[in-house]
Amino acid sequence: MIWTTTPWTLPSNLAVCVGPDIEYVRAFDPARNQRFYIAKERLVAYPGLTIEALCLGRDLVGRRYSPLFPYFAAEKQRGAFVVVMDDYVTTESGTGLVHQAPAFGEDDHRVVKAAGIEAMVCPVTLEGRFTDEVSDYAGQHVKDADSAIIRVLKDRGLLYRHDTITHSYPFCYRSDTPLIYRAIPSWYVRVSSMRDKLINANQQIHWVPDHLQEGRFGNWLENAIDWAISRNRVWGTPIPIWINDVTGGQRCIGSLDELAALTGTRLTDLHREHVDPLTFTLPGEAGVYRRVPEVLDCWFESGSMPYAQLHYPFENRSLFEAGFPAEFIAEGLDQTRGWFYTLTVLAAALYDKPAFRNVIVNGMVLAEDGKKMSKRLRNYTPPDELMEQYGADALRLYLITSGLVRAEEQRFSDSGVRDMVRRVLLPWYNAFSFLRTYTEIDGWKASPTAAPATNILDQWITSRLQTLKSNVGAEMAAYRLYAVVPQLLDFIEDLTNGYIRLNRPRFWEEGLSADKEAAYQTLYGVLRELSVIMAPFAPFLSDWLHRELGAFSGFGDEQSSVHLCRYPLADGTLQRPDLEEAVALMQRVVLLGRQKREAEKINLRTPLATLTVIGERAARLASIPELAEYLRRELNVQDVRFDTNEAAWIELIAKPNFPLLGKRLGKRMKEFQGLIGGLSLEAIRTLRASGAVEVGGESFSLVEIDVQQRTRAGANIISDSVIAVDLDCTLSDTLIRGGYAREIVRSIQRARKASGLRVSDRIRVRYAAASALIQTLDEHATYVWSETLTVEPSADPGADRFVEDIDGHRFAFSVEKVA
RNA sequence: GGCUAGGUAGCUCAGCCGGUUAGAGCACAGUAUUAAUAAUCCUGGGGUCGGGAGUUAAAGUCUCCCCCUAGCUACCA
Repeated sequence: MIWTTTPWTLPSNLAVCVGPDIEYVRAFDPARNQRFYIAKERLVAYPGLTIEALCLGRDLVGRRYSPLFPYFAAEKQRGAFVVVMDDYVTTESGTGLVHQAPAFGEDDHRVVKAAGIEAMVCPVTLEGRFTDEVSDYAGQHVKDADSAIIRVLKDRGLLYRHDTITHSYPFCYRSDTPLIYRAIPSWYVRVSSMRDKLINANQQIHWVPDHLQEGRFGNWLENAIDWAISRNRVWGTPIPIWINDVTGGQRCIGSLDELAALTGTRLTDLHREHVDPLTFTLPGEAGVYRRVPEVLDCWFESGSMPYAQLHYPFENRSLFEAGFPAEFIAEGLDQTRGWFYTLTVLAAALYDKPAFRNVIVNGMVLAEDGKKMSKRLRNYTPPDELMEQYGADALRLYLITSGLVRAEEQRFSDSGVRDMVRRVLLPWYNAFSFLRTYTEIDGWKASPTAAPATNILDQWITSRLQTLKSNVGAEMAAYRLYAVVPQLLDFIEDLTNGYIRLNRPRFWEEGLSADKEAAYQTLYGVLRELSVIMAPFAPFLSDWLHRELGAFSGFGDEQSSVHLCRYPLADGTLQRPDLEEAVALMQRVVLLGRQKREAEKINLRTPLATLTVIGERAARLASIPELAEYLRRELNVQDVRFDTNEAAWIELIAKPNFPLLGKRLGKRMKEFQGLIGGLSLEAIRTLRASGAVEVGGESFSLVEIDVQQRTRAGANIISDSVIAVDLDCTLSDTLIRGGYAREIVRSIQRARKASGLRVSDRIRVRYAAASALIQTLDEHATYVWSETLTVEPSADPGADRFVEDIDGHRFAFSVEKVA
């Protein structure tokens, strides 16, 4: 007794399959007076049966039976209607005896072939209708015939039980109509015989991310099956195989020449309608050669790309050989079984090589709601709108900064794209805009042979640029695109909020001094080179900036496009790690100073007397004396001091370097964590001085113990884990008036701007000021009037165009341009 | 069902060959600064690192089980 969910396959039944080691019983159903075999374990589903005999599946093999339907009774001559066995039979459902229709199931086909049965019937058309062979249902759709078949079996007493079960069935995703499994003759590439070549080729590919090599792709290759390479459809590349209609001889045609030689017709168009009519005969052989009707699987063409794009081997032999395998490709994760695979199959089969050396696998882009992007749901902003609003550069930067470039999926967010405009493109553009504003005033042109920088910040940003090139180069060489943009962000931050901010006075200076020229030259050089570095990541803005900057130079050796430039390499001789470290320390000190001011509620315009940088690392900052001036200005202090004698201010804390010592000490780690944490100041000093210290019978080096610092309780200083500062926040009248002076300057500058004056316009200021401010103006006259480009200041009790309140003191004034 | 990845702040994500107090940006709140200004700085609140068990002197990080998401794949008469 067999069980099926597809009654329409029953007319095509050719065998019954049992499990060799499954126990079967010969059962008798007294109610129906019927006798049949059934798996013992399935008896639970069929109560009321009497067991007459027991046997194993293998004992049943070879038994013959009469087919349910007469249509293919003749197939008995070719071995049909016999019991076969296979391990795929289970006893989880059904009867343990499986109906075999080899045209409508992969397992059925395999099992029947393996049993040596030659019979093969497929009485269903490609449209899913029965052929004339099944005379009773000819022309009927198979699914429509199900009920008629069931009725016939019932009438003939051959139906034991009829149930309705629901199970999933494949549907066409386009037409939403049910699909059936049906055998069709196909052409195969015997990939299974060259697995070793595929695996060997894969060993030579650098995957990003690397887990794909052994993981998803590696597993796929290990289990590679033969490639069904033909398709039965109208459009596609004709498979170039001709078969003799009498002798069955086969010829695979390898070129137009070969085809012309055989057929006498030279084609220029290889579409089917031109190829299919061509036939040929061979001397001494009966019959006509005609092309097979199938076309190629389109994935065959994707895999042929390296050869087809160059029309190799018919042309471009040397070009092909020079470029194969390709250095680099990139595609989506879903191509593991698509393009990556077909490229590898063809390259391994043809040349025993991979088709590409490096591959970046992109993850799938999801909509912001975490679902797949869907045209129907419109759960995304159309790309053209996005590019219109933020630009293609911003989109590109956003995409390559994400996990997408290492096969991770990403929820796409428009705000992430906007963020790239804000954090990368705008500051970068603003830096250029800043340079242009000032160089235009001075009519400055870049020089092709700039002298080495002498200014310390020029040297610093130049060094930072080399470090950037070196880091970007390393990440690019390893195809880690996602690690590049963070480096660019850091650099742009240093350029705009470090270099330009600290150098503004040099650019504001009047006239064109050597120092100002050096500043221009440095900023110009950095921006110029940055535009080349950025070219692969922000191709449009970098090209635009490169052209704009090219126009600044007085010399004419410029490439017409940034994309034709050589990619810049780091110049190690310009790198100064000591300087980069010192500036990084300075930036920390500035942050700490601002925090202190904020805590004390003293704004930055009020000068303070003394800043003291404390700690051993203060020496590294002090070693570059020029930086003190920047500190003085950034924190508006009159004096900057360094004190490496930190004991009075801070306490040192020794902490074990866990990753290092954990390996060395193992279980004793906890014990030593306490010992090291409790080290005396003397011991820490010893460690710093001699490079080693002994604790608990073990000697530790400076790298094994990390010395950090913490503000000593009661000390009025502020610190992070690296450096500490003392900012003297005592205010005097003098200091307060110094603050007023800056407030006055600020007020006048705002008024200049509000009046629409140019940066370089000279002005006349009339003012009416409270007495405290009068004193300020007396003391700080030079500063206030020169800073605001005021050539004619005068007291005027009636002035009231602008009125400001400075710490409770009235300052009223007017500004006008001097003709 | 199988394989391969992923699940960390309200959101998007870093961190993970085990390591100190888990970070960034956005958003929110509060400051500061400003002749690059529709720019920028700083501070703050905010986390059961999907859940559970285990290994370890130490787990977001390693192991096992489970849940969820995605890609690929196989789909049982």
